[in-house]
Amino acid sequence: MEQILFDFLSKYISLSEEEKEAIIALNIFRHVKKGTILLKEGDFSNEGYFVLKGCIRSYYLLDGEEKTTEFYTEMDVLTPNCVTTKEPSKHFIAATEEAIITVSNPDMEMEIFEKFPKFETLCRVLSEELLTKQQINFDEFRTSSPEERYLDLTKKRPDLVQRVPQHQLASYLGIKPQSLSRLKARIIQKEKK
Amino acid sequence: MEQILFDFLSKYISLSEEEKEAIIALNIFRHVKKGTILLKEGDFSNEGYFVLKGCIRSYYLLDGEEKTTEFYTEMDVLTPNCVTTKEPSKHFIAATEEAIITVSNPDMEMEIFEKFPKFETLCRVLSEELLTKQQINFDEFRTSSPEERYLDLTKKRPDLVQRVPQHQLASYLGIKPQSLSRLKARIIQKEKK
DNA sequence: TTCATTTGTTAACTTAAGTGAACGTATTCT
DNA sequence: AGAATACGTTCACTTAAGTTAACAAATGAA
Repeated sequence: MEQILFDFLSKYISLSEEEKEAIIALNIFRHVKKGTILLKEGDFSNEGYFVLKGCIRSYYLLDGEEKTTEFYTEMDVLTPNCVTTKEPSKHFIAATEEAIITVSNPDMEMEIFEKFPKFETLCRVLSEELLTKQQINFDEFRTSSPEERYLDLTKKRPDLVQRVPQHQLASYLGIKPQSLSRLKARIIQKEKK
Repeated sequence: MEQILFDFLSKYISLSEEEKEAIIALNIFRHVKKGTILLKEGDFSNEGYFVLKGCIRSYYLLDGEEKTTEFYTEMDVLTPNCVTTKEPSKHFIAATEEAIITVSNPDMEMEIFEKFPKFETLCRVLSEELLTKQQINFDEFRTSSPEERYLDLTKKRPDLVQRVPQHQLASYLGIKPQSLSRLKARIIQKEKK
């Protein structure tokens, strides 16, 4: 379990045994069952997550409707907005599947940063990288139609289209479930020709 | 001019005279005329920008059409995707208005980080904050219609709606210029009732 | 197992965005 | 100044998404 995390971190920095032990000592691994809600609207939380296995979803509840904004799967980092804004959360975070995750908070970060400054460099680089990835994602979303977004998703995250409920996928694509069904039917029609 | 930058930085960290001088010594301020292209598709650049005055726009050229993805105005930070991805740029960056900006690169950052480690903390915090802001923006875009996005923009960045060409604004909202015109006419009709 | 809820799909109808064209009005260029 | 280009809006028409409703299948709970 730790190994998955270390493999991820080693893409950015090399870890000494001492550093690995310091991470393990933090006792951050957690098992969550399908449906577990990690964060509710209104909560003040400062927990950040890293997904080792399974799928975590972030969504808003608007007019009684769930609006899914992101799916976090294997090797994804998730810092809820409220951790940064220090305001009550406006969205929910829940496990769509049984998952293994790590849970951390700014105090733990501080502790580690002081002992091992290179972890701060890691976090800076990681968050710059995340920012860029998200930027690119947003740009693609902005410049394409729902159909293009769906086709794109089947290429980039084919697993997601399979493992996730379709109505959650629809709001992730910015449309209604009925429109997603129709859109899929349309694509199949086109393929037949 | 430097004062604008220092005021911005002082929201995050306090600066000693020594540190201020180190920043000035970097000679990062630049004046750019309206229409100046700072980054072209295909370029390998590692320049990051901070807007002191004016407006900088990021856009893609798809099928001969400009797709605007962001406007950067006073106090906005801009790190082009290619700086992080280390691949040729897929988008353009240009001044929509005459602007005063700062220009920096990773080497300069490294130099400053080594002399003054707290600048790395600043950059980490700043990029975490940017990530969260962008997340919220993206979430709102995903969960709302073009009309809602437009109304939202008139509230959050009323200056932008005034100072920016409408066809650029349209693609920023994810629609065609004709649709933006129609949408605005529709809103005025509703207001009359 | 049965009953209720959730989920996914289809259909008919409404609403809004895309498209292509026209037209007046800036802007820019020479 | 005059020509050319770019810009913003309007219109008619097409296409796709929103809405409401119905229904079947899958899932969960009693």
